[in-house]
Amino acid sequence: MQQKEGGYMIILDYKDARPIYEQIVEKFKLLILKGILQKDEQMPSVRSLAVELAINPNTIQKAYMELERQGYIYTIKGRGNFVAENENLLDERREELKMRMFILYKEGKELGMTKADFIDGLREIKE
Amino acid sequence: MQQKEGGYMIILDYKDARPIYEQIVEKFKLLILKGILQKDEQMPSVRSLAVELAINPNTIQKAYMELERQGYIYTIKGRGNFVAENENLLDERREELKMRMFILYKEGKELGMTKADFIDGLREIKE
Amino acid sequence: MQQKEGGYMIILDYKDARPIYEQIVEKFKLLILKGILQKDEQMPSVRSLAVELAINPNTIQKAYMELERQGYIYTIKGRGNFVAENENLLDERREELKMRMFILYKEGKELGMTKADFIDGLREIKE
Amino acid sequence: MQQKEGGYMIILDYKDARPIYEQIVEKFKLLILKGILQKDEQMPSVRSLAVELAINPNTIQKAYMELERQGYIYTIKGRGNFVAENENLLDERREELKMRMFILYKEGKELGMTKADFIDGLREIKE
DNA sequence: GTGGTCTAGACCACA
DNA sequence: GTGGTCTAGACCACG
Repeated sequence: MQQKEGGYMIILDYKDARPIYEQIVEKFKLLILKGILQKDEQMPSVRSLAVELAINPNTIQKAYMELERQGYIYTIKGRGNFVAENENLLDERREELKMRMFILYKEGKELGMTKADFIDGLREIKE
Repeated sequence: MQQKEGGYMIILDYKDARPIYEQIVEKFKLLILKGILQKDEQMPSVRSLAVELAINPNTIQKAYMELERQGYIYTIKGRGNFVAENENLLDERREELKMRMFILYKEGKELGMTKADFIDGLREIKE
Repeated sequence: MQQKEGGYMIILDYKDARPIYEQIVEKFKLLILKGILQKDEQMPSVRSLAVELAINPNTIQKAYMELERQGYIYTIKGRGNFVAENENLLDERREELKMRMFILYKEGKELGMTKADFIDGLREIKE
Repeated sequence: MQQKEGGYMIILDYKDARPIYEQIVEKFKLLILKGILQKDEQMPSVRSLAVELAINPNTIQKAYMELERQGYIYTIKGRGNFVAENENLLDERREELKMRMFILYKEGKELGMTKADFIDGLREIKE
């Protein structure tokens, strides 16, 4: 498949303040959670992705290490990196989002905003 | 007031990953928005605050610069730093919060969450 | 016996961090020590096992080399690999286990644990 | 204190198969758990330790990152690394040791060893 | 001064 | 071919 061989799914934003490896981690997490990368599918090799993104292999290495640590991929030495099970991960991620919204809400409360203000804000979103 | 001169309102959390100057900025922004520090009131001097928090004066300097840049305080050379008007700031801040909630919502939508999920999440908050 | 020729006794766990050849060594050591593979019985050929496990023959070769080095099998050129005597091996293995327990105990002692703690830990095991 | 300034507490074993950064992590974990390094005490700086051990700063960096990830230290950018609270860590570590002994026991059971064999083995330890 | 990120290039074990 | 570790050296943000 062209789409999975050629110049594909990861795009770096050098204006972004976050480190490159973190952007890569984030992008792959989404690809996995959305099911675009499926269970046991092979990740691009460290070296090939490094060439493709025109960055150092160490940077990819670091990103993959982080992804493995967070349970998104697993590594087989000499073979490559592969997508892990993602059942629980999706739920965890949703919980995390709710938690972040809670923090946002607390911030707002300090500034005199109410629950209703937030709910209205959400309702106003059209798209 | 003693309370505003002596050992007061800013508490640093060194375990926090954010840089110290950023924590200071954040704390002062809240104090100003909540009206605890009022318009034209003098900010603690760079030196005194540095001593009080036992940190480098450069760090305070950087925090004040940032506060000035964001319009929370104004500087009079040779006199000190003073709290600026905060009417518009509060509204801006609320808008910013709504924007951040919108971003959160977009993230959630990518993971299959709906507006209702978020609204439910908000409603569930007791405190 | 079919069971010893066809799809049999070795199952690989790719999620396991250990290299594949090491897993194979470990599995065969157990099969031999438990007497499931008996003295002078022929081991599956390198090629057939490689096909069966769908891995590189080099990996099987490496595993067999290691098994021979540790005295679990012997090789006859042009004929194949065969299970070695296992009398002493079982005792050696038990000694090795005791040694590893001793190391574990030393680690624990450094952290303030006593012999009694370990013995209690063992006693608590139900199954 | 000489002991804490000069050539001190970490000794590398180049014959050890484990990577250097892992040895460093292990050594510091012990120093912290044993209370030799106390809460909020400053760790040697990345660069100074690199010089002292005659290895690359990146290697120390990696070790410290791992220690932080496991909760043994915390980092303040621009200031240094500091020893974290270690209350829970000690208990966790003891639990981990018991778990490892349980695994050892299961291995032994497969080879016909009994609980009694292990307990006897422990009792025989003199030192 | 401190830690954090990144590059370029090397060597090793594993398959 | 794969990933994992390490070195040497650079640049940045923070204090």
